[in-house]
Amino acid sequence: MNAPISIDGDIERPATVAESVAAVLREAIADGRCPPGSALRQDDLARRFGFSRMPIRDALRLLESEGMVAIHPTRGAFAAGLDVDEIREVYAIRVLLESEALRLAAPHLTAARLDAAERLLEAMEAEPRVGEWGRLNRDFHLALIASCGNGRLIDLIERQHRPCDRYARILLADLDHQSTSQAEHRAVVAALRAGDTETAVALLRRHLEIGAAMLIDAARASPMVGPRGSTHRTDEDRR
Amino acid sequence: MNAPISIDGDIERPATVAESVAAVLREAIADGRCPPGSALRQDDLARRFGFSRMPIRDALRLLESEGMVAIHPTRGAFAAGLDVDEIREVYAIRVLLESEALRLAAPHLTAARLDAAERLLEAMEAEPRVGEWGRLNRDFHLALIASCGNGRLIDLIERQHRPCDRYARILLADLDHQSTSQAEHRAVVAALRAGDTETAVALLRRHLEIGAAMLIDAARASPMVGPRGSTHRTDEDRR
DNA sequence: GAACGTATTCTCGTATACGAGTATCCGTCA
DNA sequence: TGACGGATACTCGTATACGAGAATACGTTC
Repeated sequence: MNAPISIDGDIERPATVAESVAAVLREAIADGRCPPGSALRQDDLARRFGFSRMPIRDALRLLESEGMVAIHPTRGAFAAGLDVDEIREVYAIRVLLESEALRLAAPHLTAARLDAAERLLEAMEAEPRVGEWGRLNRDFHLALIASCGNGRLIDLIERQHRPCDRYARILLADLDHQSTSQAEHRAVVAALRAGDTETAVALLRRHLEIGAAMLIDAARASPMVGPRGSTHRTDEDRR
Repeated sequence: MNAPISIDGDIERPATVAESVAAVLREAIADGRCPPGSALRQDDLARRFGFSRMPIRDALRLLESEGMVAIHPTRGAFAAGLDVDEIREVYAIRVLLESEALRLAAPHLTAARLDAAERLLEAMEAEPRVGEWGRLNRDFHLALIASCGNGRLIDLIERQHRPCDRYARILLADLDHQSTSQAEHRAVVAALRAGDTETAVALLRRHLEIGAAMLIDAARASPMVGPRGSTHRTDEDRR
């Protein structure tokens, strides 16, 4: 029996059709090409993607567990609705989770890690695509808390980012908010470099609260956002 | 168009085979009849339940999203492993989430609501079945935070209860801890009745920390609990 | 005797097919 | 004209079937 040689390169599993389909659908729902509430017919998607309904079913189940679609037995799957209350709720949860995670991670945030996080910020400023920008934004937030020592907490936070990203992409088509957001990001990093954890936490909290407020404002002005539960048939089905 | 008459009775959806199978499997995994790490073969289960593999697949996907099983593409599904670190992580998250939820809910906790919660405690004391006891325990915790005004937070907390319940059922076959647990529960309710929210939160926190410590102790003594990631083939497959 | 290569078996992923339930549309009646 | 009832079309849930990949066991070679 050999010594346990540690090789870190993650081996990518043989991606199933279901996972590929889920990835495409996830993007489509996230950026609004599948409007909130629109029906996702199984054989419609099957024809479109060129596969049978089985992997599509699997993909829809996957997306359901992520909260991107709602599945009603015998009625089908629908792109998840947008809901002002959800924004409020998700951000309240993010404040809670990310504050604690940052507190736990702060002692382990070396200069090198902070440099890496800051490189993400630079990449964001050079990124015109909203989808990619959102991904980098998420990576930045995760980079700050990666060393919190609680993998499950990280996972939970990652899940909360999904709806935030979706709301941002659908509601904030303009990229104005990105510059103010970036300043807040840098302030957090600066506080962390100074070793002032509680200030960093407070700044992060404020950053999230501002983001939530912006989304809520945008949501009020948007016709797509309905009250809770109303999956409000956009009836733009069968695209 | 009629006035919106509110009828509260929840209509039960036509339960699909997949959901029924998932419910049975969930129980089997939760109470250890499916040992952690054991393989869950699709056509084995299909034969056992008397259905085809399709609804079994759906059920496994459902359980995967709950964290009860781990699915490896082309390799199959396995009952989720037990892991000491996970206990620590889940309880840390529960402390965080339930503390905040209780703070939010406290102003809305009327005497009637507290009475209802206390009735659950009484039911727990009369309940010999561990499975049912766990359900009542969860209901009690949820009853305290039901009025926190953040449905997504409640949902998140509910999800964290699942692994706790599973660990408790597998590791704490004896019911000794229930009496001490009950005393802690009652102390929380008493503080809430007195209107002392912060004391109640502190008591709840302590209650959770004690529970975590008990489980961690039990886990150390158990051969079933492995380090993270080792889904450690129990190879008691093909029962 | 140990390690490698090959063949077999097993399991999963996907495709196709059928039955059941739901939603929709149209005709009838008050 | 509006509402009810029935027939039609549609979609989903489930069953069966096939091909591909992985795990295992065996035989071979050094």
